[in-house]
Amino acid sequence: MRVGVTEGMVARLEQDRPLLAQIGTADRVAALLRDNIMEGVFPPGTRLSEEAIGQALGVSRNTLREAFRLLCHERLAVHELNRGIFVPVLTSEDVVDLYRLRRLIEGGAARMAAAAPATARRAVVAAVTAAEQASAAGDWEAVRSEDLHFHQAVAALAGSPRVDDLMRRALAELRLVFHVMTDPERFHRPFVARNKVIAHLIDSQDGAAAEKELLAYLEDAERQLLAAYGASQ
Amino acid sequence: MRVGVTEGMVARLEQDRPLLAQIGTADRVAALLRDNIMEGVFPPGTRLSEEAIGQALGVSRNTLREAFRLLCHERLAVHELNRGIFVPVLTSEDVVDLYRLRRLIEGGAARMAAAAPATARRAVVAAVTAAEQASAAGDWEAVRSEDLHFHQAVAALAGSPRVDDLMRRALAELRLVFHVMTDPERFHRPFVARNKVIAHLIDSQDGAAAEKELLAYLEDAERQLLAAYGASQ
DNA sequence: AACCTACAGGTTGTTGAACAATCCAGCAAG
DNA sequence: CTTGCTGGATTGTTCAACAACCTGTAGGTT
Repeated sequence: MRVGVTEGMVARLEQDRPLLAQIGTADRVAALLRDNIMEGVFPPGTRLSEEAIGQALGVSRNTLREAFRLLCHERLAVHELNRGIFVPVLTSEDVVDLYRLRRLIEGGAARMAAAAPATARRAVVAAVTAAEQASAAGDWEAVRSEDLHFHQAVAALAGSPRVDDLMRRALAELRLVFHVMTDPERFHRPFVARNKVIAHLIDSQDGAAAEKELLAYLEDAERQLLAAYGASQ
Repeated sequence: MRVGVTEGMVARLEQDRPLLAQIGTADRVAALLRDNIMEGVFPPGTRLSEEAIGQALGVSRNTLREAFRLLCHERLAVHELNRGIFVPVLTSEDVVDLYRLRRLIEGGAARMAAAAPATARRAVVAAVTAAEQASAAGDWEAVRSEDLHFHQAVAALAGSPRVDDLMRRALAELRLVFHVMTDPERFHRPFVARNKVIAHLIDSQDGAAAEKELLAYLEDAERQLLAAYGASQ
């Protein structure tokens, strides 16, 4: 017996629809620039010349400008009229603001640990495990990367696509600052253990305790980062 | 005795620097379209033709496309490759997600009422007062506007520019949905009184109580909105 | 009648070139 | 040392063109 596609099949397909809404050249250029900015290839303060970059990537100025607009809205670039596009130089106030935002988002999300689905809680634990392995291997670049995954997973406890998006951008912005930590081991090592404690509290659905630990964590990290950041300027 | 500008004067000026970083044509076009979309001139689902709008506004396609990119990033428009720009049709899940975000942000901000500066707390009260006056005058469009101001002011208690920005965008997105409330009086009138209670709690620095009231408020509003929204589809 | 194919028309994606507006560094004059 | 000017370089904006793609339609096949 042959039948047509059912309503359920259609619903299943529609979930993957965003994957199909492919990307254009401008999006690809933006992604490329985003990586380079976050990796520190273009240090803060760099001016991103339209002509130079357009020629290097082989795209026209108009397309490049579209890509720049995207980055500007993610705050990974700043636009000054008639002066061009610059890699932002974050101030201490920006760092403070970003941590205010993180405390609000991550703290609130952690508090909802009990209500979050098990898969979301397991993702938090998985990120910590990966960080521990990277730490044991001495790969501090990977530790940093997994640390960001951890916090992304914490925010995901809120179960909100918009919060996920927001968190992604906030962490990307913070990455611009992390480069001042010339000694990643010293900065990240102590936090691996603290992440584990937080992950455990989340896994056991003790949201209140997880939030408390997390807020203390974020305040310490902010303090350390500000100290290193102020000294570097 | 004549002296040059002091360091303090320079610091004062640098604060106003963003005001100087003027706006270009693309930004102005984006602002214009943003208003029209939020006012409901372009109902959800409308396709925003590049040629039609470009001709109507007298700007070139390239400039218009820059404006579209901005709107897309604010989620006031969606871009489908090779198909164009559309006014988004929010699903019920979007509404749920937006209220999740609001509870996280506004709730967390309200909790910090005691730590917020007096000016921020007064802004909350001022918004309620304005809403009351508009309500007494029967101007329900103004009531809706002041209601949004109120929630913006609550989020501002967090004292974070990034949170302010986020809140502005979330409320703009929600406005796309509010148009289904054909009877604004019935929707908004009860909330004016509840806003007043919340504002009073914030003003008296009782953050915990304010948060509780606010969360209840948001849940009721979400429920009502979802009911009207589901029925309209 | 239902399904597939091919074609034509319209829209978007991307490029290149051009000109106006603006900024910046350097130099001259006070 | 400051002020005013000037030339070169970069960005802002527009226009025109073509390629790539989607959509609806007409016609043929089963």
